[in-house]
Parts: sequence; C-alpha cells; structure tokens
Amino acid sequence: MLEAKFTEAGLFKRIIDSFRDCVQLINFNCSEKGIAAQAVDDSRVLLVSLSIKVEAFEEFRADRNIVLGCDLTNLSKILRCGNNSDNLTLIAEDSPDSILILFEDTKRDRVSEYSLKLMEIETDFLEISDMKYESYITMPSADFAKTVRDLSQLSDSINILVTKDTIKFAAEGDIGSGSIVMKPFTDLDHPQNSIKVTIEKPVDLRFGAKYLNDIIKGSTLSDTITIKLSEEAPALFQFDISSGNLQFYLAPKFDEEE
Amino acid sequence: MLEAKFTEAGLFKRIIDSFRDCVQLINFNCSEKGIAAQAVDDSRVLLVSLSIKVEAFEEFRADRNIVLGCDLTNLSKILRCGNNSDNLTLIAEDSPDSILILFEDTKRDRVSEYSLKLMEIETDFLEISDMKYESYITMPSADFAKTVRDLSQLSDSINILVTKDTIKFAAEGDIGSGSIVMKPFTDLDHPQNSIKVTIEKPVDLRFGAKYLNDIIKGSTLSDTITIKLSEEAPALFQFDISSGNLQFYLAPKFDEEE
DNA sequence: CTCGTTTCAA
DNA sequence: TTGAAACGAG
Repeated sequence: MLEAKFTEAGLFKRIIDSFRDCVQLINFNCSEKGIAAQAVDDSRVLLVSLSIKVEAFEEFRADRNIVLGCDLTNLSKILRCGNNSDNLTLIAEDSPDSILILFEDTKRDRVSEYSLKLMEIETDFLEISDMKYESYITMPSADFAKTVRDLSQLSDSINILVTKDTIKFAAEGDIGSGSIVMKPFTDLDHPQNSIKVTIEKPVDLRFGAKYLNDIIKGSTLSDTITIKLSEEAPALFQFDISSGNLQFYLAPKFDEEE
Repeated sequence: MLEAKFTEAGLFKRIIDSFRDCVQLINFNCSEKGIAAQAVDDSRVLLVSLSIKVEAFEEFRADRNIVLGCDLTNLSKILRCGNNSDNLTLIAEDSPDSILILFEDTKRDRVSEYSLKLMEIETDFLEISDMKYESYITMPSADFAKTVRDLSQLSDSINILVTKDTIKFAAEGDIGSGSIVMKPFTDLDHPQNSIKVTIEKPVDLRFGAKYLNDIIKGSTLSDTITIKLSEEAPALFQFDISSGNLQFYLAPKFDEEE
C-alpha cells in the first residue's frame, strides 16, 4: 500500500507539467525511499529522471515497492482539478490497476477524489551512473530559459561554451547569429540570482534547441538550474526541489551528426 | 560606420512592432541627422514614414550615409531577445552586409550580441512634400484605436467627419451602423487626454478600415495621435516620439472607387 | 502592508 | 491575446 501526501498539490502539478510535453508514459517507482521515475522522450534522445525523496512529503508510507504506470496526459488532466494550495494524497494498493488522487481543502473542509487507471509500461530500466563532469554551472533558471528561447529563433542548435570566467551561449542561422555572454557573480541579497561556474577544463558543446526547449519547462520547479557538462557524456540539466530533483540528460550534437 | 545607441531597447522594439505587420522589407537610411525610413505596405496603399532624430539616441554617430535593408520579421525576432530596459546599440560598417545589435544589461553586466543579415531592397524613393491640410485633430491615441477597432466590426470603411466643434467617426454595414462623436476639450491636469481640433473647412472622408487597423498599432508609441485631413491629398496620421515620429499616409476612399 | 494598476512575457 | 509579475499608490 502506498500513501503519499504532498502539502501543496501545486508542487506535484508543476513537476508533472515539467515533462509531460516530451514524455507520454512513465512508471513511477514508489519505495520506502520515495518516488522515482525515469523515461526517455518520444524521440529517444532526452532522458528525464525524477526523484522525490520521502522528506518532500508531509506523510509517506510505502509498504513495498509499487510501480505506477501513468499516462501523463491523463494524470495532468486530473491534477488540474485540484487547487494548488490543496493537500494532495496519492493512494494505491499493492498491485494497483488504478491510483486514488485525493485533494483536500482543509480550510474549507472540502475533499475531491479522483481515480486514475494505470497501465503496464514496458521500459528498459535505465541505469544512470554517477558521471564525472568537467564543468558545473549554476544559474537562474529564468535566465537560462530566456536564453534558450531567444537563441532558438536563430537556429536549431545552441552552443554552450564555458571557460573559467565566462559562459557563452551562441547560435548561428540563416537570418543571422547571436550570442549571450554571462560572467559568474554572486548576489548576496538574492543568492538565487547568482551565477556560479566550476570547471576543470573549458568545454564547448552543441545541443539540439528542440530538447533544450523541453528542458526549460522545469524552470517552474526551481529558481536555479545546475548544468553539468562533459565532452565525454550526456550533459545533465538539473532542477532541485525541496527534497529531490528533476534531471534531464541530453547528449551533445557532434558535427558529424549534422 | 554607424553606431546608434538607444537608452531603452523597448522603444526601438515598439517602433518596429508598430509597422512590421504591414511592411515586410524596409530600408533604414542612416545619416548624420538620424535614422529615417519609408515604405509602402504590401498592398501599396498605406505609406509608412519613420523619422528618428539624433536627439532620440543616447549616442549617435554616422560617418556617412548608410542604408540598412532589413526584413522586419527577422529584425523583430532579434529585438524580442533583449529586455525592454536594456541599452540597445546598432552597429554597422560603411557598406554592411549585416548589422550588429547589442543589448546591454548594465545592472547585471550582461551583454547579448546579435548579427542580422541585411538585404538589398529596391525602392522608388518617396518624396513626401509638405502638404497643406484643411483639418488637424489631436486626440488620445488609445481612444482613436478603440474607435477604429469598434467601427471595424460594422464595415470595412470608416468615415471621419470633422466640423468646427465635433469629430464624428461613423461606419455603416450589413449588421447595422455606428457612430462615435467627440467634442474638443482640454484636460489641464492630463494634457494627453485633451482633444484638439483646428479646421479651415469641414471635411468628410472615408477610409479603409483595414488600413486604419494597421495605423493604430502605432498607439504604443505615443499617448496622442495627430490626424491631418484634406479633401485633396492623402490623410496623415502621426505619432510623435521624443525626437521623431512615425507617420502613416492614407488616401481616402472616394465613392466612385467602391 | 495590501490592493490595484501597469507592464512584460508566452 | 491572455496571463503573470513588477511597480506604485493608498
């Protein structure tokens, strides 16, 4: 039996909305550690990995490992039925064919209850090993999102070039070219505005703009995004939530691919 | 070499947005006097004339006359990439095949740089002579815009009738007819709300609603619009900016044309 | 400190 | 065109 209670239904709604555009079906793996889910996007390029730890919940109980196979479009429809400030409780039996979604408006003593049918979803389970990255960037997620949106107008590829004291985003296309340069800095009053760069060696990588545009949907989850880059492995774009995170893994484009 | 710096990127963005819907391609003529541009709309009915004087810029330098042929759709895409409060600098060589557009967020020490490819645009140069008009109206641009939008619902022609102490806008169509009457008045506290009429003789003119709907896009540039009318010549609709203006010339419809 | 307005982004 | 955020006023 699973019983997982979020204080704010809005959080779970934002989490699901962050990746339902690029992933249709996903298995939520519930265990005593919390809820985890992985999936590749429909074009099998972008890997999405969600982790919500037990501490993120107001109450959490999972007697054993339970897999909830969800159609995210349908789940999202139901999540829209609650108010963001409602309590949200997910309840499932041990071998569930459906999941119960409970919204409670404690102030007004009002309860709504939905049941969503589950599905069997085949997945190759994705083993994600802890990678060693050459560059780490932490920056405001809103800035990253605007950068990606802006440069997407020019090209379907965006370059990210990181040196010790500069982050440069660049795109080049038929109508012209563009580049956005940022320097690391610390805003003591508003730490979430700071830009932090940690690099071992400079990197210059190229990503598909389409996938970056999927990734920036996660900006609603966190004021900051952490980007981990390596020449050798898929890049990791990470949004931290109170106890857990949403990660996107995206392999760079290499010139021979284009 | 051209170097033209706006204090607020938002101003240039609003200027371009005011006429990019009706004009695709335009030559910006840059000289020591500032930047000027003329074009006819795609149906060759509406004439757009932009003038930005040197005083409108924070810095301005044009060593010689430079013509920048721009696709306004692409220019607008790039202008969207800056924040309205950024500084905006346009930089071009003497015989440029592209223009550099520089956004500076001085507060956050951030620079974005875009390059837009230019094009050769053939134009019959438009000599606009100083016309003598029989009627001048100055009124709040928002009121004019709403009047045009409202009457457009009824007909594809809108009549403007001006007498000594009345401005009457009217439209007549299949579903009915409508008219809006305004009187001159002076609002001392908010001069921009005033309506001012200066006429030599009454006029009654009829304009294509389609074109008036293009013209009212300029309302974002100025709180007021000045309309100059004559039975003999195209009407002039003018939006003043701090040092310069955006003018639309539109010939009235005559009954025999319809 | 709250509310309303205005402005900017999607 | 609509919604959200920032700003200013009360």
